[in-house]
Amino acid sequence: MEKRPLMNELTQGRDLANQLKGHLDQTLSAAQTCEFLVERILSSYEKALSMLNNPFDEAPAAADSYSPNHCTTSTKKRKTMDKWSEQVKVCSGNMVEAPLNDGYSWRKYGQKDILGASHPRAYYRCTHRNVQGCLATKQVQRSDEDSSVFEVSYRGRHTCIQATQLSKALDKKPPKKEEEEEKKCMDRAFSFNFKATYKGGEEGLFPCFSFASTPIETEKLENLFCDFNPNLQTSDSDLSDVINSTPNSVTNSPFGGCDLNLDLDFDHVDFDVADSEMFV
DNA sequence: GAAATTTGACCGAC
DNA sequence: GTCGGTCAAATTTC
Repeated sequence: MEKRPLMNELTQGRDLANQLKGHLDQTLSAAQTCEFLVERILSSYEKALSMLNNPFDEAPAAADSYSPNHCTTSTKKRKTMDKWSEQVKVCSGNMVEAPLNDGYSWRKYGQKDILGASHPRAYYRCTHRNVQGCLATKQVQRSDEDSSVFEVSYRGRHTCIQATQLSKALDKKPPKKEEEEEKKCMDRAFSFNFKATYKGGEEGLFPCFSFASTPIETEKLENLFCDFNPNLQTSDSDLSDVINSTPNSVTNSPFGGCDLNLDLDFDHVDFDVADSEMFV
């Protein structure tokens, strides 16, 4: 795997996150700038993750990390199982139960005890499946070795439109009073910390995200997420799940908290896989 | 009452 | 026949 492109993406993500942090510290009016930066950050990390997951392949375009050939056929008459288009490991860190949101709205549709696994596997599909026909699904399973680690497998590509919702949110200017409320909210939300580390897995490299959080007013924070980042559109319960850490909650991505006091720590990047040339 | 979750049953792949 | 993935009715939550 080529080291340089990966380093570039990770470095760019860090720099953009720092810029975003600066904007957040200044004023809420920089929402559009923040949105742009978040988009860039997401793009960088998606590229980086693609490189990690497909060390021998060319990195796909950021917004196209899924191959169309990998799209799920979720008709009742199941066809041959496609390969997972993406797989990540998410550490819940101090949060005992659930990992964080990945920016999409998921709805749980099943849970199964898996042979040889000490924890059941939860099945999620896109909330917009019925409305927009989005066939994306994901599976969440707690790791056997480390129960604080959730293994999240994505399948299929999101065809639903979630970004437009963010754009709409950006268009509306909140009344002054609400603005102040949101500001207070954000101040509290700043207690979030985000830490990213990498560790080698049995079959490759998986990103591992750790989170630490302090209790906040979840409802307000949910609104805040929706208003400031369309890509972070979540189901009604997502953020509450993150904070309350309910067992079967939808997982949340590092980027879900990324607009809140992002604190990337790449000192922990540690590649030690035979095929990898990277040691940071 | 609507939306989300739970859970047993069903179906296809192996 | 077993296992994993999905469906859908029942239940819970908001």
